[in-house]
Amino acid sequence: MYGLLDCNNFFVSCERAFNPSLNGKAVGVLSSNDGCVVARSNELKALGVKMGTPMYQIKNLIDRGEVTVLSSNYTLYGDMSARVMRVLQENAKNLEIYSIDEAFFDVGTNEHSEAYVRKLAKTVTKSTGIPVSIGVAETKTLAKIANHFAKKYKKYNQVCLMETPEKREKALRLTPIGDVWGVGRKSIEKMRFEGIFTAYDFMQKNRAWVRKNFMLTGERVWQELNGEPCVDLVPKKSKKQICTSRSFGEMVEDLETLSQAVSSFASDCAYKLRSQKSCANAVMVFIYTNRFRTDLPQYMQSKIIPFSVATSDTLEIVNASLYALKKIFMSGFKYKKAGVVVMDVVSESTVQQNLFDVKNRRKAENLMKVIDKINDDYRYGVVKLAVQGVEENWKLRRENLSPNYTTKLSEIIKVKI
DNA sequence: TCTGGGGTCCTAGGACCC
DNA sequence: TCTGGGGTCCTAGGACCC
Repeated sequence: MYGLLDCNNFFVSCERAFNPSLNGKAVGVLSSNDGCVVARSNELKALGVKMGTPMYQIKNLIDRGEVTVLSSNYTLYGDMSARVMRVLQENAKNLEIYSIDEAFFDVGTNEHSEAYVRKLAKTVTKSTGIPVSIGVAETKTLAKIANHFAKKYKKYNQVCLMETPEKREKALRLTPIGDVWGVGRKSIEKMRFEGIFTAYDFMQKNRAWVRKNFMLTGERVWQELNGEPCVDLVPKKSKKQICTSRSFGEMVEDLETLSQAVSSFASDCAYKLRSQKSCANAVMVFIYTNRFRTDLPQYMQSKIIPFSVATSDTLEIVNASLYALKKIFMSGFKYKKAGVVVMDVVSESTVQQNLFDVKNRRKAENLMKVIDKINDDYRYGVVKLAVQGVEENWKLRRENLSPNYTTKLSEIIKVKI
């Protein structure tokens, strides 16, 4: 049996863990630039505010004090996530960290399963302050559905085991097809056309028909709903590509400012590469204008630069990115977003040396180690390249940011006695 | 005025080869 | 105007996820 633990309203719960005055209130966490709502407390969901709602649409609720919004603080959430996963690692078998707030694990099959998962949920919440839900079923897709029930219905008290065919059928009849893991917007339309409205409707279809109409992905969902596992637990692999991109607080027109942003993104990608002990074989840079501003001329372009030898060197990745940027930059457009993607990522240890490589790699590696050490010990970004600029004109808006309670000494919570 | 960011997997179709 | 049939490899883009 597969278990799925999911943190309830994760970003909001992280904020609440350090600011209990948010408990019981309608709270939302915003995307970068304070653009739209990406996490909601139950109270905010109850007000009918949907995931992804732009902030300006709930401006009046905020002004009236009915809703509290916070800028996203990924440093805090990343650290809280690591705490949750650490507790799980110690108490669950074959853990697969699926996302920042979710993990699958092996529950086994015996009559003590329920007591075990209930205790697990309690342990996680007690040691981290984050409320969680656990769903257990024969496949990961079914465990997701069980988890959904655990969250939605109070009577389950945060844990739902869907271990018998009767319980499964009952649950699938109550599950809209769009709520099933792997069924997205496009498929929903098609399913509706075919008269499929619930997970149960889909499960009842003939396998060959499913394969023909919904391809491999659809067939897998079908198998999983029928209790046949085909998406196995996979230990966390290192990433195949790493992307750093941002929308700008204000639109950018000049190459100079774009260069600062792109070199910062490139530098960030290089750091992420080194943190997971890998190197990239290519880097891609992309720039976009604001697609919502239909009144303005639109432009989007990207360019890939391959490396002769896979690298994680900041200088090399920044240089290649700036070269790519110069190639695609066109003046006369107002740019809203840019990003850097390092691609074809391989493990550091497998990098082949190129006979004709003239660069002194050892020296570059040592320099990077020193920079990482300083940035890790003090504050990320203390040491950076001159080309990244000091003013950072492209910076984001983050007007409602909470302190870094767990990762920055100066912002640690103070207890008054 | 304001509308996120970071990923994975699959497929179709082009290029190329025999 | 006619212009095979298959195979492989690569890439762009779609779909989906949180």
